[in-house]
Amino acid sequence: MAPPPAASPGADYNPDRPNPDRPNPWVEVLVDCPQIQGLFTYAIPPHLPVAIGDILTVPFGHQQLGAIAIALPSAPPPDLSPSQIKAVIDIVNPGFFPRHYWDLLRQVAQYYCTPIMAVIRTALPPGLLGRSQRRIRLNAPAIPPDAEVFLRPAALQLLQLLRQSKTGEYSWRYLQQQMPTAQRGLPDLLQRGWVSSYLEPPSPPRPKQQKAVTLVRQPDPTEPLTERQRQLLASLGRSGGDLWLSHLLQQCHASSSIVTTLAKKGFVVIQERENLRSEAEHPLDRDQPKALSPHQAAALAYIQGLTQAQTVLLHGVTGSGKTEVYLQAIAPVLQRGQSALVLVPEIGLTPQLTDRFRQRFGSQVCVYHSALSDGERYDTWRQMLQGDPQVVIGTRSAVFAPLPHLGLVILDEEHDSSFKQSQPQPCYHARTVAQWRSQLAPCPLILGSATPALETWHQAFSDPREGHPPPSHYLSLPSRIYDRPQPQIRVIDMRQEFHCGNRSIFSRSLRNALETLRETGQQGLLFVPRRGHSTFVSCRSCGEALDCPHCDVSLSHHQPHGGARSLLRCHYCHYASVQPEQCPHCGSPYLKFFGSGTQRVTQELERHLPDLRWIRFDSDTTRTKGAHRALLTQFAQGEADILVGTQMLTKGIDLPQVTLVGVMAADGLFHLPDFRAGEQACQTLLQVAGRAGRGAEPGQVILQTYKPDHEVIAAVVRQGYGDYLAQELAQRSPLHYPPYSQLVLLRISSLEADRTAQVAEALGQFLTSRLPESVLLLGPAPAPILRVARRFRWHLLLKLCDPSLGLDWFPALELQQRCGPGVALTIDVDPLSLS
DNA sequence: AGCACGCCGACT
DNA sequence: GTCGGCGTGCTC
Ligand SMILES: [Zn+2]
Ligand SMILES: [Zn+2]
Repeated sequence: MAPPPAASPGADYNPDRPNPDRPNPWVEVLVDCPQIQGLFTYAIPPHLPVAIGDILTVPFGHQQLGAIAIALPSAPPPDLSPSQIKAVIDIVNPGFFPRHYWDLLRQVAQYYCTPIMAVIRTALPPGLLGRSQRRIRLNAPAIPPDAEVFLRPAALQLLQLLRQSKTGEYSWRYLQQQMPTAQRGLPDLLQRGWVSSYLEPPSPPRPKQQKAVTLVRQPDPTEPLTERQRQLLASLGRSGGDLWLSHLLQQCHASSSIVTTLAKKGFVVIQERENLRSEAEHPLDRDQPKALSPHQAAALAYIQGLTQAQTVLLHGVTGSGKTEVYLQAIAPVLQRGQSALVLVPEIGLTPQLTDRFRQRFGSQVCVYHSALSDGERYDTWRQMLQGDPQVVIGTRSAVFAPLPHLGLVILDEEHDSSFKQSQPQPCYHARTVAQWRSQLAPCPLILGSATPALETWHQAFSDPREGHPPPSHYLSLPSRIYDRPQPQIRVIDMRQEFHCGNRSIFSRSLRNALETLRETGQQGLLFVPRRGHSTFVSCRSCGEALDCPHCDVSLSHHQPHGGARSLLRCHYCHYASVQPEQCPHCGSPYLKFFGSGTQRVTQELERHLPDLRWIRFDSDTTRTKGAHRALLTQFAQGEADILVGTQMLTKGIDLPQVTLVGVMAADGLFHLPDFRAGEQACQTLLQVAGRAGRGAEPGQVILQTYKPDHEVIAAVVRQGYGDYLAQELAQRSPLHYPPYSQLVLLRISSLEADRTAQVAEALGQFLTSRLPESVLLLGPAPAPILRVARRFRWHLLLKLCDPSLGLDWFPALELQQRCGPGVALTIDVDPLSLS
């Protein structure tokens, strides 16, 4: 490496005539504080090669924040005096982002009415945008023994609090939380020098630096080298001439002094290098591309013929081999030196799936999801930036994976609701963002599902209007692989069963089918639709249910392990408490515990079919980490005959030995107060039915219902999903529901009931004055569950009857400003759920 | 968002 | 008078 150029002592620093070697010494940044609009100018210290797109740490007010370098202006703003300009503290991450990456983020910000900084936050791995922390440290030697005498109460209390700390210090945040009067007590202690205050700088993840050894010269036999040295060089040569120092030493059982000597003699070089290790990969046996059915082959041929941005809807019935099409579509992408992005539902990211990709593509596969540690996520992210051809498999947020040469994007199970973010803004849908990525890259986008979302369907079959939305191409895989039949679906009218004197929750047909299961050694699933899905506790004396103290919902109880007292939990805010001795309303000690739907089913199984072995598979039994997977493995290994579960059963269970699927009461899916209820019910039933008969043995589905005439049931029986969607579309059109309109849900919440309602009202009034003609405002209305996690929630719903209008008129910023402190506003564009 | 500064009522 | 509360405005 060339030595740094020597500074010429005579050269005066002259801002008017910039040094050609160094670009302008100022940088305009966006600070990590979405509330603050606009750019801030900083000086670039000579030792930092700041470039546009870099992630920086800058001083801001009394703290240090993350920031993004946006521009390198030739001069600072004229209204800013040079003394006001502070210097950049550090470069956290050099920003060699792929072309169009910022365009993508801007597009997300604009469409979802979200400050660009909030979008950047979601796109970057967590922790990269750090901020400083103010900490207060005790200065013990300076404090006299009779300190108490001098101090007023607030200061004394603070001092005593600090004395509790093992390290003699606490973060200022923590102190303020512990005692509200901390603010008052601090100046006194600071003045006396008994405590000091300091800024702990942000600590973003750094790539792990490791020593690497590279062979630069082969020794010839005459060279005076020891045996150990020769061995080591030979070993290094066998490994391709390049190894991590630690690996080399381990391999040769040598000490580092040998390597140092070899470096001195000029045989090897030792360098510090980034070690971006992804998770430990056990090598898998490679598999070969499988033979395709004619439909698969046709779909693949179409996809491989694409050279431009193009959305493809791959509508493949359950068991039709979509994954094999994905795999074979990806292979040529990698061969061209490009990368592929595969997005899967949260629950679908199983070892089963990733192994399938690894078997085909080996170490070119990497997984990116929220369960990785911050460090692992950062390493993976950095690795993606390097641009080697690879397959990234991830959940929703992986749609922002910074892959420079993107050749293909796939959304598997594209109808899945986990692709939509609803919590912090931006409330983006990965499918929508993926379409933009596909256009910017440009590259094809495959949306795969057995039950495509109505929006996706509409896009594939509606008249292509002027580019908005981009029409997509429809590909169908209408039959299962190896010509396996679709499961036979039987609808059982439970009213009929009742008339015939069967009061059990199992129809005679289902009961028979369950009994045969034991004889044939096959397995079954029992699906319990969620409706009164969770447990609750109520008082036998006064009838009141035990409620969450922070939410307007009742608490669920969970089966104690080992006879301990029952644990009560809130599903909304994660409040937990031990079951009380008495009713908190009337003091009665007699409490009744109501079981969940799945619990009731397993109880009935015990009673009527005691020989059947079952596993309960619901949010209760899969709560702990890894339980989900463990239960599935148990089931797959035949440790039970039946899996009894809720919604979870519909996702990603691909077990060949399952031949029976029973739906306990489909009706629980219909009457939800949501315009998407029908669509979702149909998707759920088709998906769960599709779990049957995936192996050599044909499957059967027994669908119990009190409404056998319901249109959803009819569609499921006919396997006529497309017809159902056409029908649903016809219904939505006159009502101005999506996709014939665009919805925007404003969620307003705060800790105070009245204030929330007032702000909602005020925002509604303000919006009314700004409403374009084709836009309707509904509300304000309290959320279906008014209070969650101590916050009161109100909604405003905008209905854009002309979806091509867009949201350029929408005054997001002004609304945000009108909320005032303590009131949170979330703007959810295209909400999936209105609750 | 933090964190200053500054203005006002109610307690020593 | 000062203690303690909160509203307003700034951060390169
Ligand atoms: Zn009671
Ligand atoms: Zn709660």
